[in-house]
Amino acid sequence: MQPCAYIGHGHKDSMALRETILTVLTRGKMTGYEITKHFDEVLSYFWQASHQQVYRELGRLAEDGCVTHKEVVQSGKPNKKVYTITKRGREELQSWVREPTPLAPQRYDLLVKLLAGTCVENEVLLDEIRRHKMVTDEIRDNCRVMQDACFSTPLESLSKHDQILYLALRRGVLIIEAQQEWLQEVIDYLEDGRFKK
Amino acid sequence: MQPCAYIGHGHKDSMALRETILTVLTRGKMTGYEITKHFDEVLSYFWQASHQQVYRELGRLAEDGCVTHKEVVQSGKPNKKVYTITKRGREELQSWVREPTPLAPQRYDLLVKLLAGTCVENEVLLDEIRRHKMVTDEIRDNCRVMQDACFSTPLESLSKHDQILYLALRRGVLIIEAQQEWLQEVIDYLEDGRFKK
DNA sequence: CCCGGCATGTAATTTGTTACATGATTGA
DNA sequence: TCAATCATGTAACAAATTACATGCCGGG
Repeated sequence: MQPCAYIGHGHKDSMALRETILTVLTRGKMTGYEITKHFDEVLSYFWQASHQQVYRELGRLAEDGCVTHKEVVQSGKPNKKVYTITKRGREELQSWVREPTPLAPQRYDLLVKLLAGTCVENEVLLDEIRRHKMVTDEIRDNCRVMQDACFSTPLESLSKHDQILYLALRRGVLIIEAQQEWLQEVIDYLEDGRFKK
Repeated sequence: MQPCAYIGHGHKDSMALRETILTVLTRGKMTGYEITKHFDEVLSYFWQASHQQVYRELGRLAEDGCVTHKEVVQSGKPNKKVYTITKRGREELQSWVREPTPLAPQRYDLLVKLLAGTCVENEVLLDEIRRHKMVTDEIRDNCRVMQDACFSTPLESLSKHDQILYLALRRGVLIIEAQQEWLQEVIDYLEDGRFKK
């Protein structure tokens, strides 16, 4: 089998966590906590980051003058730092958007399991694949429900931001459907050693 | 938009590089260099690793007694270490295959770029998306050619190992086609602000 | 009264990337 | 002769994960 070019290992640039945070901040001032919430909610479909990552990156962004923060004293609660993106931050974000992004490398351990699969009974592998299929079923349903529920109004009337979120959801559905088709083919193959396609 | 459950951040276990190397070694004794070659060739479709990672992990595997190595003196070339998987290594691999794998987290910076997109002209974004589409076109063609060329014989007559590689290729094709459909929808959207679906 | 959510972080560890280093062989 | 490939690594750094830590508030 030939090597898969295009997906290289050595990628510099990227560092998209930094730029993702800047992107979130273009929507308005926010605390580290709120940014993290964003990662747990809307952004979770195409980016994940823990609060530790967010705080560290905010520290670096502040050092580099891409964000500023104001400490807000709160009664009862610990103080919070509200971050604002600076002109410099916007410039950095802009030039990141302008320069080409490399394709993301793929790592898929289910395939490694299949390759290693001869060391366990077929049923064990099948169970694992079926489990993945069930989880993917749920995700797909979840995506579809969200498409129907949140975006029942004509798409053109949504804000630009929501239109992008719709596209994110749409991508989720398409990729997951492909993934599911593949999982089903693997199940068929493992069940009777035949290929459907 | 609701959070995407299922794709969590905190994943322990995984550590599939270790297990991928063990899997490769079940096919026969190999040097670190040969394992790296494997990562550059067949495995590149679903796993990538640099030679530095491979050497480091081999060191750890040897420490833990999962592999042994024999130094082979070569004339003209530097000596090489031929690694063999041990009983212990096979056991560890087996229990890894047995325990469930979490779904891989997704990070997709093109979507971040779309979200941040309001800060640049539409044409800049379009160029980037079109570029991605062209690269994906190439990958898809490449996958298809390989399917036709390498697997023209009846699939059932292939070795189990090659059947798995076929499945890997098949997954590549399915996922990439979905990705392409999505990229086309994004292009349509950016070109005239309309949604086709 | 305990638990979960708010809100902030530090520290340790692992994993991945980049750069540096050596030295021989083979083909253009 | 020059570059590429074989073959092996070390070192430094960046990024991601896990665990630890604090302290207040509100609800069951």
